[in-house]
Amino acid sequence: MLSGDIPPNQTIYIKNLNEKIKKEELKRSLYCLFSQYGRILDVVALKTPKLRGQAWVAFSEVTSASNAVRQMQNFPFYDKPMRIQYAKEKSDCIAKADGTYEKKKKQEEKAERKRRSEEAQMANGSAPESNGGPTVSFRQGNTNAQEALPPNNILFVQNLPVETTSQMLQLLFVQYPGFKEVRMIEAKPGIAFVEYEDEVQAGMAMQHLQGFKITAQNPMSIAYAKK
DNA sequence: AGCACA
Repeated sequence: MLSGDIPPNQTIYIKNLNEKIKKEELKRSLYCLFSQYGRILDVVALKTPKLRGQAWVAFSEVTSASNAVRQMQNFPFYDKPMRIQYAKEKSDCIAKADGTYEKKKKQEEKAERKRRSEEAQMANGSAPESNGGPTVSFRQGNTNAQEALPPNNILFVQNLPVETTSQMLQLLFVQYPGFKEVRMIEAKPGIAFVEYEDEVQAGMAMQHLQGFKITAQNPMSIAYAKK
């Protein structure tokens, strides 16, 4: 299998990311791109020599991770196809939530102590190293884990009030880069298609407008259109 | 290519 023999994990490991992108932007974009598959608990990206070009996205559900691994495999992101696998280890944010964290930390400390005592025996000094940075968490609208379609530059919008016009929708969707057009069908009130230049831009618009209410009774439901 | 989170 493409993803190797790593067992399913709530967290996905992404590599072949564009290393020129700044860490905070990268995390933000990954969050936007992947939140269509479910609730994201954390996005981790480091720019250390060993870890640049890679990231971890932790979902609240394994099924979200599975959909993401399948559907976003090789997705062109900042001009490079993403390579996605399940993470090898459980994310700390998940271990903390399920109570496994303390135990894990103890094991690591034990290993660390052992390593240090071995180093001491060899009588060499090593400089402490620091890395990483602050973790930013985002909060945004939806928690849609509905059956996810693969990315498409065209969005399918449902649950609109019947009196919605394409001009009204255009006002909303044109705010997001790459907007091309809104199409509505006379015979089918309440739905619309919105086209963007590419899938990433469509995904961003979907993320931001998901659940937007034109009237109180009509939170819009946005998905990628079927191909 | 590369699996971390302090």
